[in-house]
Amino acid sequence: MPATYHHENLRETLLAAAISLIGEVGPTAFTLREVARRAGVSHNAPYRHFRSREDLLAAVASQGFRELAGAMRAAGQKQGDALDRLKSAGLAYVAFALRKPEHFTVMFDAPRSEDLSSDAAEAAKEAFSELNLLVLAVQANGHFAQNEPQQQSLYAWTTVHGIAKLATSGRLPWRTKSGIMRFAAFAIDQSLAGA
Amino acid sequence: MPATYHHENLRETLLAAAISLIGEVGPTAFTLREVARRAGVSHNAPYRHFRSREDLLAAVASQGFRELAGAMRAAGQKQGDALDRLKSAGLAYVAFALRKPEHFTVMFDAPRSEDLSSDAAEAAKEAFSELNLLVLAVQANGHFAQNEPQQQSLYAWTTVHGIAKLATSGRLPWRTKSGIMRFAAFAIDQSLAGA
DNA sequence: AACCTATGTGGGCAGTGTCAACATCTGCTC
DNA sequence: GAGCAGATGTTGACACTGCCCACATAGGTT
Repeated sequence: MPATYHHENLRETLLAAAISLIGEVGPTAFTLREVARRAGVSHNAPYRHFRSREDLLAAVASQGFRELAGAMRAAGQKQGDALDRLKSAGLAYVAFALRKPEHFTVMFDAPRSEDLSSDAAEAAKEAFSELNLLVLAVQANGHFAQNEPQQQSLYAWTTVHGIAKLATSGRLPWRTKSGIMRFAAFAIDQSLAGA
Repeated sequence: MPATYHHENLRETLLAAAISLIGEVGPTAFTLREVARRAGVSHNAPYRHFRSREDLLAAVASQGFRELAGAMRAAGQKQGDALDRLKSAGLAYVAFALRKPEHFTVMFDAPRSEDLSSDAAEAAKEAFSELNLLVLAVQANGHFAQNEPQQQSLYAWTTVHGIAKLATSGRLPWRTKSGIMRFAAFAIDQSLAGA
């Protein structure tokens, strides 16, 4: 009955179906067979494109890390001094989490980080290195303690990650994205007040 | 073959088995039947003590929130000025996450927060109110901006939560608890440097 | 002693991830 | 063009899961 026996680009279709399913039921209740059903293929078709359920999730995570890295890079290139650009990138991190909560959840919750495909691991490193560069620029500008660049970078990461994580798990009291973003701006400013 | 047909306190045994299983395979791969097996009872015995798999996880989360609240309360009662006590409580948050990573993961990852039992939800509120009190004390001491107490409290929460979350998911570069705690002290100091 | 309720058992069902065998399509070689 | 090879999709199967049912047993109450 299918016009084309070959789906022609099942991989993308499966990824999209997976993301929407995760959005509905979460990454735990997420099911390979349901993804196949939504893509209109047999329950085993996904195995031609992903080695396992975990592997599909890892692909979602990869995609998320790449988009996150891009969003931070873009935000970090806006005009302003180094500190402003670091703040922009931090806001972009939170904004990404709010815009793609399914991705964000899979990226940081689902599997043990070592289980991520090397592809996802590389994408994650890439995203973090964006933040790293911006922190180094801030330090070069004379802000921050001049030592411990690694700790400063990780501090920046933990700050935005905490906001994003609590926001996406629905534990912050604001119900609108803009409310949360306003709080994020407040928190990020506060976190850099000593710089 | 059992000396006692009745296990006499299966509920605690099941909770302990569940926690250790979660520690081994994570809350996703965690299985009710395996818990029953480890407790030496039939696959259906857990249903006499927990309504569902979710309900068991919620019980683990409750237990975690209660212990977390206690640890923060204890840390917040140490000597020192209000700011020191807030820092101590923050460190206690991170220390709890490192000491009971299984609990911490279940508390914040596993289900949608609304799915937690009302018991767990109450325990979570209790834990957060510990932090809240300490922040108010800091403000009363003249630190912080005097407005926005809610934002300040949530900021404190997001700060320690980000550290704890990245630490428990193995994304911080330190391999020892003391290394992570040293970083946590640095980050918490930094986050309050503007106060 | 008889019963009632809490607790534990065994069997069953639909649904899952994954494997193996088979079918069909597409592109390349002659 | 004919035919083959590999990639892609399908069907069937297996062990396992969460949860439901009916039944068995224990301990305490009357």
